[in-house]
Amino acid sequence: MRTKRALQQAALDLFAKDGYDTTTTDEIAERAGVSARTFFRYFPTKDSVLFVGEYGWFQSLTEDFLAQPDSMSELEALVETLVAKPPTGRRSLLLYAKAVASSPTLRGVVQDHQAEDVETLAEAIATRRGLRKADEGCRLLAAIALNTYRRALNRWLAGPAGADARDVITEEFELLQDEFAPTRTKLRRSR
Amino acid sequence: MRTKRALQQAALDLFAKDGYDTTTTDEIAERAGVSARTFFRYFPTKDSVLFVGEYGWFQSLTEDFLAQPDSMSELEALVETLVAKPPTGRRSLLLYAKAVASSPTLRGVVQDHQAEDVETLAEAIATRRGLRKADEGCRLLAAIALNTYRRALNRWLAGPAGADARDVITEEFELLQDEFAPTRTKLRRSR
DNA sequence: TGTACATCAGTGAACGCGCGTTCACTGATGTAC
DNA sequence: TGTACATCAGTGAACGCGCGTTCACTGATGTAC
Repeated sequence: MRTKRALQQAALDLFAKDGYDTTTTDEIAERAGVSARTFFRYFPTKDSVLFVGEYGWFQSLTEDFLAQPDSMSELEALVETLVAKPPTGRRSLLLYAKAVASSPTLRGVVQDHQAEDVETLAEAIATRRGLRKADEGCRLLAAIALNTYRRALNRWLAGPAGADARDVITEEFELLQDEFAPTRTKLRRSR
Repeated sequence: MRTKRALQQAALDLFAKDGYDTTTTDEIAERAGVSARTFFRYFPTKDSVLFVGEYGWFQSLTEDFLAQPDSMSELEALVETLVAKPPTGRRSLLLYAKAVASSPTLRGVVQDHQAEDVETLAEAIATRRGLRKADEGCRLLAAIALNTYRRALNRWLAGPAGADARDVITEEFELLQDEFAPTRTKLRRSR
């Protein structure tokens, strides 16, 4: 277990510093102080070393979302939920962001995880609406909400170290409303 | 040039049939009727064989968008533009979608292209608003619009062969408005 | 019409590199009796 | 306290595979004079 953590930390550092593609599994093992062979004892693939322990987090988030009072609008409830559990470990998140930024392969994997999250959140929204299954509307809202949240996270990470993540999240969702609320018109196209 | 096309077509067929990761460049060359070495004469990397000639398309789209009358709302103008140039070549698009679906690496590359498109569209929106540079609002709207368009495309490809892409696009954007227009509330959080 | 030269698409063979696998091993720690 | 056995983290060496590169070549086509 200590070895596993050492490998993960070494990988995160090297990916952020040198880029994912140019870092070899040998280098990761060397930095972690174990033999090259040992890397594959703990991780089946090179990229899996980055994605561990992310799965529980989003699940608990949707539970919190469903616990929000019905008096709130959906977006309000979402923002409350996200703001109640602001991201922690800015330093690690920055390394992670740098690592992901360095490789299309990683971005692909991240996107896959996000697609799962969209589906999870869409189901939660469906439940809150009293639907049995998520419909296209739920999925669209979920996709946009997560997209907005991701944008907020990126802005927070790119901004000054002292900024409050909760403020950035709230701002980004207000921006979302500002962009859409005033443009109410019929789109029905002429034939 | 004929060889290049043959390689592209062979790659598309094989990727869709067997998956990107399990298809080798040797197999592509063999199917195209040329030697293995010739593949890398035309394409610097395996994945580049899929992404050729996509760049002009989106540029011309933003020009069309800017040509829409000012009397239209932004979303109306967007939908008009997208509907005016509906996607063609359903068969190829289906193969392409299957290929992309088969590999996280490809999804990463596709996402990178989409990120560029978001920036391009954001600039166009900024121009239409009389801004010099795209601000966060422009980018957010662009990201959501392209996300919605991509969703519409996927639904169209997944649906029956006879469906009109323009109808699906219009529907998806109407759904977008329905989801957001009614939820106008203040999100400002209590401290 | 013939000769010399340039250009260019495609080939063959060999190689470097890094991921991931396979097989057989060591050496430390615990556990049964 | 001593002996035998099991378990388990980590190692070493060798290998297969596929991407992508390098070098030197062939053979067809065009072009200058």
